[in-house]
Amino acid sequence: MARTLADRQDVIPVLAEVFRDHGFEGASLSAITARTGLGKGSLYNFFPGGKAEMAEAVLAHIDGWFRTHVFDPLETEGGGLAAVEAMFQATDAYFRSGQRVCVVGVFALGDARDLFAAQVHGYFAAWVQALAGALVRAGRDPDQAQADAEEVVAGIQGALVLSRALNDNGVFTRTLARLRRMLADR
Amino acid sequence: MARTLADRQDVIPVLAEVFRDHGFEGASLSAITARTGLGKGSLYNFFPGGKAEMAEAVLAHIDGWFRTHVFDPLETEGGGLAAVEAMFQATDAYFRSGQRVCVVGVFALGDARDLFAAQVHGYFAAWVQALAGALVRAGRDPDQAQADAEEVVAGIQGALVLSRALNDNGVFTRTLARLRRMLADR
DNA sequence: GCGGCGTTGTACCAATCGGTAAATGACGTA
DNA sequence: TACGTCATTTACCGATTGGTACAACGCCGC
Repeated sequence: MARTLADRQDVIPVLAEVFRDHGFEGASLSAITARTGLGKGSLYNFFPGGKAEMAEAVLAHIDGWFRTHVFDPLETEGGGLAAVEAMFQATDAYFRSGQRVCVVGVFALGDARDLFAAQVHGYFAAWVQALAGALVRAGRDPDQAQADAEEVVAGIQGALVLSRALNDNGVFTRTLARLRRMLADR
Repeated sequence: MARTLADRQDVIPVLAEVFRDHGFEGASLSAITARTGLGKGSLYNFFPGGKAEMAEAVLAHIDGWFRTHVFDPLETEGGGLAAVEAMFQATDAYFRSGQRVCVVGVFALGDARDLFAAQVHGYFAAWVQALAGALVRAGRDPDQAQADAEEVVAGIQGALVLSRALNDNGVFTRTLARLRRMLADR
């Protein structure tokens, strides 16, 4: 038999796409095997905990990506407004200008919110905190920075919902532009 | 046997809560029978189309509620900024200051988005259009009004996601306050 | 060349899925 | 009081769910 064609690490992004498209409940094992090309045996070899462990790995992977590409840059000493601009670019790229939806957001709204409450909370809390920190380091008022950071993160999530519902990525692009302006004019 | 204890109309709000909590896929018939207290037979008597028809009825019910309590007031000739303020109050009450989540938003992110694309699109499009119309009637620039309306609706959805994820209704309350201010200062 | 190890496909499991059909029984009418 | 109507209950359907067990197989060290 074909041996270790795919590493566990290689499967996670595919799993992420399945969860993104179907949510946690909707991501059936048959859908997962179909998209990954892996049989149940391999899947349960990589993730003995089943679907829950797969979802956890996906969340951890996403968290890691944002940590290295978004949160950490925001928190570096030099960061400041340049890091904020980098965040917007990374975000736009990650969500494919609104065509891709946020897995963590999907989990937050769905019934997976209880199962993965800690990860979901951690992801958004880290994002808001990192952004607020960067704004403070750029000389903004701490309270205002906190409120602005919340507005940006919530705005991105709302834009994802709306652009998905209206099937119009323009909503996402416009929202990102507006949030950029908002932070610049503050 | 007990005869017609519950009307079809009485069941719909309960169904809405089930779909709100579990999403479309996650709302199993057993969960529905448990919450409604109705057997499958009664359910299929009311909704011959099964789960899909139940969800459609829920979406139609929500659409009707927003139409009478939000969209129509926004579109009345007298409307203007008073209707906008009424919208914020109705919205805050409906979503229980962020403790309740938006069924249409949940559907928009989940895999039900294709099944109910028309209703999901219609709901959000109607909301944005009604709000933008009211702003124009209040003397605002049409392009700016459209952008602001989009920002408000997306902001509300994002606030629901974030307050749910962070388990902090403060996010929703603050967002609503900020959006009010934004429209007033424009 | 050989043997062990680890990955893999597959058959299988109970439970549950959404949905159907017919028996059951309470009501309104006469 | 007898009957017909119709909502409700209940048992049941095949399909699919997430998950397990295991045998078959390829790779690697020896």
